[in-house]
Amino acid sequence: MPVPTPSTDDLAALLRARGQRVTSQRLLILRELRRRAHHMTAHEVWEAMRRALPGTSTPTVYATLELLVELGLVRKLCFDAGTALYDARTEPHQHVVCRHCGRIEDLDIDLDSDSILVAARATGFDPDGVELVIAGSCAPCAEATRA
Amino acid sequence: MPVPTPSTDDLAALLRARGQRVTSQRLLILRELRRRAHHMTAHEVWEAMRRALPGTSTPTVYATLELLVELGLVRKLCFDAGTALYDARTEPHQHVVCRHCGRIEDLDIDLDSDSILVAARATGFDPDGVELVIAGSCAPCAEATRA
DNA sequence: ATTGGTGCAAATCCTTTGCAATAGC
DNA sequence: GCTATTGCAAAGGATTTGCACCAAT
Repeated sequence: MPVPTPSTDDLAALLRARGQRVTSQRLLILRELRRRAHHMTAHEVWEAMRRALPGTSTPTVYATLELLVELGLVRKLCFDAGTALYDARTEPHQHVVCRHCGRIEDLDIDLDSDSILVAARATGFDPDGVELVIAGSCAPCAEATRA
Repeated sequence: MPVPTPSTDDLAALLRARGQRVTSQRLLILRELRRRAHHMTAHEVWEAMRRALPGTSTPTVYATLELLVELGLVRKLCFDAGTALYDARTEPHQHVVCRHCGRIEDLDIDLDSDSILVAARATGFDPDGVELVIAGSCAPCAEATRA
């Protein structure tokens, strides 16, 4: 079952606009993030690239992920300190994380982000992103705990 | 200017109730977290203990912080992957984090946690905590960037 | 031809593990 | 005295750095 190859024209355009180079590594990393569902670790991205671009180094993966975040094409998520996750789904959404097994699900709550941003500005900050994480037990883990 | 020593009677009671030992390290770690404002790293906790209990090891600090989280006396926060922060303020509240310098401020938005929890349960999870983080630029960093 | 990106190796940082010694019960 | 906790040393894992080489412009 072939997965369609997502376009990365937007990345190429952004890079050119900033005078940065359009490299195959950069395009491929974003393509892999877009191809899979969300939430890949840097290591998973690196593994996913092996077939198409073997020999890619981890420093390149990390640097590129950081760049994609800066460009607003990818969100960096830090749930359990230790390993960051990268998410190519840029529309506002939230996450539920299982405390026991680490499973993650997306959520689409319609947050009142206006009042949130207003409150943030009251602290003197210039807010540019809202991250909501709900911790709990996924169904299987809740079951296992009850037993 | 002497800071009052916060009580840790609640911790002692919880430990006894669970048949766990009330050690000076455990009491002191919670006391330090309560004495300072919030958001200490494990390393900062370790440093803060040096005077009162020199020779405390980092494994003890980490194990104890994990225990305090489990007991619900401390919140573990993971903003920038790499280093966790521990927060002894347990009432529900949110955080603003500066993307540039890492400065953190508390926020007290009255979130509609009911609708959030309902949405979370729709995924099959049993939610037990809501964490909201707003990223942005603190005033000094916003100023520096503009210049 | 330039110089920004990359790969390699090694370093750094945070956190955890294994095990003998210690202190709370 | 029994055994959970501790301290020590060392390992583990994620991420970053320094530098020589390569490839996009």
